[in-house]
Amino acid sequence: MKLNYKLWLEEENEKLFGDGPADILYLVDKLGSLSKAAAEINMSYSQAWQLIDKLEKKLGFKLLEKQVGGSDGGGSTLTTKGRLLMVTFLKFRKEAVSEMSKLEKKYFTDDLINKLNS
Amino acid sequence: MKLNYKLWLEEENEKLFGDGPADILYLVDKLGSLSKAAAEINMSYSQAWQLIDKLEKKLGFKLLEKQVGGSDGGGSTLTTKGRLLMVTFLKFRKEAVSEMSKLEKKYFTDDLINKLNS
DNA sequence: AAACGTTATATGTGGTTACAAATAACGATA
DNA sequence: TATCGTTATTTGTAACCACATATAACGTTT
Repeated sequence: MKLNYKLWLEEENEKLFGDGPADILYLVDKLGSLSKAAAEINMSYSQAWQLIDKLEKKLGFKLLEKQVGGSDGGGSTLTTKGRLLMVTFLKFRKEAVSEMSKLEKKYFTDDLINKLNS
Repeated sequence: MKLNYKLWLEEENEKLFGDGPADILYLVDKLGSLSKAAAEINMSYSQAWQLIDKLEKKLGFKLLEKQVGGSDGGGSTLTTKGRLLMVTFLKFRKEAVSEMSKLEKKYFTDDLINKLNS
């Protein structure tokens, strides 16, 4: 028995930004293209593209600066706002993970698990 | 833009216990029957029953002591383990909500939101 | 035996989501 | 103009939920 959780940002009960987008944006920043980022986590490119596209429309600003064509086919880089959102979310998530871990230890102790399984 | 999250207990990637069950068990404890608890939160009785039934099978122990029939039709009360799990989860959730709120204030500041919307 | 409100159970359905596959469009370079 | 790997877009499908409906079973009280 183990604690798990999901964290995301929303507006008017609509999911806006969470783990998936944060991870993809991080990889785009690192690899320079959305298709490479998608491949890195075994997500189909079309899925990744649609995810970002929907997200940008909901947010009202661009996350990626996209270049189509060119000798290397093109690529994507993060906008200032995209990077800001991604970086902030990752920092927040890191600290949240740490806090949740503490609370898990505090409440779901071995003693409790033993009582439940006895 | 606002933070939201979900917390639950799992075993081998299978959801075990979360908000829904905790809320239902709390209401059963208060009201004395599963059907009343379900009605209280506008959930159909069958859905509530199936939720609890699945959960008990996954957990391997009973959450409710059920009485069928009788002048009042019957009712349900929490088992010791059911109450222990429910109470612990609610206490944990309360503290987690408080911690997440702190982190939200720390990271998703008005300044950040302004930058994103400018 | 009849009534009552509960627990027990099976079945169906609409909506959402995750995901894949396939194709078009693009534009710098050679 | 041909090539290349990228971005852009459409379409379809399988799986999973949440949820409702309907009915049976139960046992104490009257």
